[in-house]
Amino acid sequence: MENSVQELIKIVIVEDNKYMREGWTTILDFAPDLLVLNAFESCEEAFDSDEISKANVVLMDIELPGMSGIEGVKYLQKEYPELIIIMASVFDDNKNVFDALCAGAVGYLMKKVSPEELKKAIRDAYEGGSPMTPNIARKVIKTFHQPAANDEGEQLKERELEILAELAKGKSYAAIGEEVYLSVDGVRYHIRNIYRKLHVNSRSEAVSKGISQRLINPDLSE
Amino acid sequence: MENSVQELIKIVIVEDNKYMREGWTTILDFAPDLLVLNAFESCEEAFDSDEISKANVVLMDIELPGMSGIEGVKYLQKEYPELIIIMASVFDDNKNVFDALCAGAVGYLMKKVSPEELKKAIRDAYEGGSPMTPNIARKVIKTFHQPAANDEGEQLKERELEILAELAKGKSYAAIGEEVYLSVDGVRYHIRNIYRKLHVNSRSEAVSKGISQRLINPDLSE
DNA sequence: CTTGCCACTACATAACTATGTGGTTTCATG
DNA sequence: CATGAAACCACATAGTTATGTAGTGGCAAG
Repeated sequence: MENSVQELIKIVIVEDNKYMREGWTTILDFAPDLLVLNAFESCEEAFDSDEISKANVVLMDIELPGMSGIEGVKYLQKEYPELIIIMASVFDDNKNVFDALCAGAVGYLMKKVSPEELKKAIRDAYEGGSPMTPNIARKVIKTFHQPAANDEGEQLKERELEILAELAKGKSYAAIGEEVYLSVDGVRYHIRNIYRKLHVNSRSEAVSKGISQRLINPDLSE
Repeated sequence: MENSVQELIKIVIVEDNKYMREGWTTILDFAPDLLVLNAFESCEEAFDSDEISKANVVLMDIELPGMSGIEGVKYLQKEYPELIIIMASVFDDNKNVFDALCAGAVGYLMKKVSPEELKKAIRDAYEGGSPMTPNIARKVIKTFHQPAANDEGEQLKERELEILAELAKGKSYAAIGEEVYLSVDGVRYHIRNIYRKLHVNSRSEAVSKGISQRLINPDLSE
């Protein structure tokens, strides 16, 4: 896949601040492998343009007049699924970050990135990576970490976690029993304890809490 | 926060391959701001050592004889919550990656990283970032993306999502009916469709899939 | 040794869920 | 207008779950 011929990455910028927009354009256009097709000050303008359908990468501000960056990503994601979108913002609050990522952005940069980092980020995204400024990356990774031991005593035991995982798979008590070598009533015994500890009284609530508290891992394999 | 005085980052390496271990040690020790306290060939040795409690960053292989890297992370995470752990592996399959991250690692590198990237990754992790090789970062980000319109027509509709969310809360059909102004049988009607679209046949499986595919947001309220 | 806790087994029952089949209304389309 | 898809309501029933109550054997602490 190594290509000694320079592959030109075509970029569209959406950013309402004139200086930022022109600064970025200059920085990127200066690189021989990057080409800014056009830079717009709103989603509306960008989406109406001819350039948007020809771009490989869109660098999009989150805070925009009119259609927000988040809305913009959703639209682009639907209309041009191949398009690679990198969000940029001065803010790094969870809402903005996760909304942007959920909407389909593959990267998230703080606006203070250096010119070098900006160029690297665009190449990285184009080549299948997900550029993020370090604190953003950490925020993202943290969503995978289990919260540190709740409130003592009500921690689920190994066996209980095991059974909770089976519950999430939708197995019947009988099937779970076979899986973990217990009688149906043995399974019930543990489930009672699980419900008590999680303060729930139904299977689906238990699964829901179990996943959101990362007691069990959602199935990310498929 | 800029510190002109070099802050020394103390590192422990756990890697069973001798050449890899020595290679990394050499690379890292060569940097003036990095210090490899010690390099071990197994978790057991590392955890018994004096150095482990003094380290800032642990660089850990996933595939290890005896205690695996994943188990190792879990142990370290519990014993030394401040410790920063970066996983390294030749493999980038989802299971390894997400197990490692869920266990508490803040970064994940492919073993083929260049010396420069390795040093950068350790500094990045130490400063609050989450170093990942590009394809890993993309995998992680992809977990946030809604699956692109599966196979057409099998997308859940607004009403179905609404009801799925109620299902996750553990409400009975009757309670859901009151919530969304439907008869119990009306609720059933939608649930059937949800099950069919998600290819499940129980409430908890639906909730489980719904959360892991980000159709509904896990309850983060309490 | 006996007291208490734990993991498990056992049984009973009300409630809820999953699923099939069929009906009504509404609304867009040919 | 006829057709068909959506969205909803209805009823029936087998199967599963939630919960109470109770008993057993193991094991550790007093």
